[in-house]
Amino acid sequence: MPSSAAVRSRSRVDKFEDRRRELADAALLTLAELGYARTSLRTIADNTAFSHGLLHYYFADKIDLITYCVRRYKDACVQRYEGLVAAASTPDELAAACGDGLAATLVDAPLVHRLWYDLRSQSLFEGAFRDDVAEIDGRLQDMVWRLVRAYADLTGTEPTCSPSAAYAMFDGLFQQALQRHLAGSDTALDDLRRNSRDLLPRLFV
Amino acid sequence: MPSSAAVRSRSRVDKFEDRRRELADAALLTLAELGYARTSLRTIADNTAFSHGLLHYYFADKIDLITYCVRRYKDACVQRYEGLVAAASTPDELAAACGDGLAATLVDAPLVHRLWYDLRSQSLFEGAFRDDVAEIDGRLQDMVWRLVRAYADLTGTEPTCSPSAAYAMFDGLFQQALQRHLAGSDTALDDLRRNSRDLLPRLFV
DNA sequence: CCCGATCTTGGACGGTTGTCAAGATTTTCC
DNA sequence: GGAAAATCTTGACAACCGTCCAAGATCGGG
Repeated sequence: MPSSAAVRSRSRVDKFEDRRRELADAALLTLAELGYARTSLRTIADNTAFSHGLLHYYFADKIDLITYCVRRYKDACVQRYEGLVAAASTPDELAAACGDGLAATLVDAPLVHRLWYDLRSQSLFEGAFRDDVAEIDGRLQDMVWRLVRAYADLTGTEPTCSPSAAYAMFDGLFQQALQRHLAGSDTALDDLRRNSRDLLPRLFV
Repeated sequence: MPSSAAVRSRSRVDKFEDRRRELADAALLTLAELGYARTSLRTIADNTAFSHGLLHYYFADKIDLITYCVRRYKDACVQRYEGLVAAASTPDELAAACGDGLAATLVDAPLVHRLWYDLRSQSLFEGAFRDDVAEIDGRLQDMVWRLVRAYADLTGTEPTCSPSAAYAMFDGLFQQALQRHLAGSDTALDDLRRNSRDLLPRLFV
């Protein structure tokens, strides 16, 4: 670990953080490919140009590494979702953009979303992931609620369900679509588009 | 394994199947407690009166055992859900019974439901679970759709969404409620009741 | 150019895993 | 009651895991 006593040059810690990110990105790829249960540190290292011992130089232990991965995924994920609500001037446009956005998000990185649901399940058993998972869940819920609020503003009505309920239903649709998409269904994406578009107005009756 | 060539007495194969079930039930308990990722055959055997070697006498391998567990869980699960739709004569009664039934199901065996979501996530990585998971998913979807159909008959209207979409949204609500319930939230059950009751009529607009 | 700090390697460690087979024990049947 | 078939235990196996560490490679500032 770089000396924490006196950090002279800025480039040192930057290099350290850069390599941390580089290793975490490689780890994320492997995790998305194999899932949490059967991903080992050695397998992760095999997908990099480095040896397995190095992982313990940049990360305290396996949980520290995976937690760092999840945090990075969170940022990328929320960032990916950004701009979904932006360019819609009518309720119907917004509802359509909602379905299109979710479908595009799914097809963009299905393996990473698969990992997300895997880790969220793991967090129900392993307390170490719970906080990070809860934080990401909160961000996703906020994102969904911003969409609902935008629809409310465009229609001049008020939603008749809670933010968590709205998130739960959209998440259910997304999760099922992901499952079917990965299983080879060619109607999964269209169904997700349509079901999401239809769900939005339903939240106001 | 008992001789498959000539099965003379019926009690022989019955005994074999009985012990299989007994071991599988113990395995289900351990799996529900620890989750798929950190449950080993030795840990399962420790929760029985037998040694770890016996598991390979009754099951070909670990996947065979877990698959058998999941199949048994499926039967118990669908059976638990039965009678939900039965005693309701008005739409509002049915909607209330829907919410109450889901909440009762959740509080009845939260750990088993946690395992279900764990295994469903695993099936996205391990192809060996895929068929069984898909079959259970299908049964649950049918169950939800029977509920929707019953509501349709009581109201004289027709649902405006597909069976899979209805299942996905109810499942999303249930999964989130389970997550919050296990995290110690004391409003999770009431929220599930209300959100489920409210969702049912929404499927008809 | 050289010395110390930093980075990286590769092997070793104790522990756990799934699987298997040989032997001990129990049950069944004539 | 004794042989045969079944049930069950025990110990071993190779492979893998996360972790750690000593030693080598690399780098940067004097």
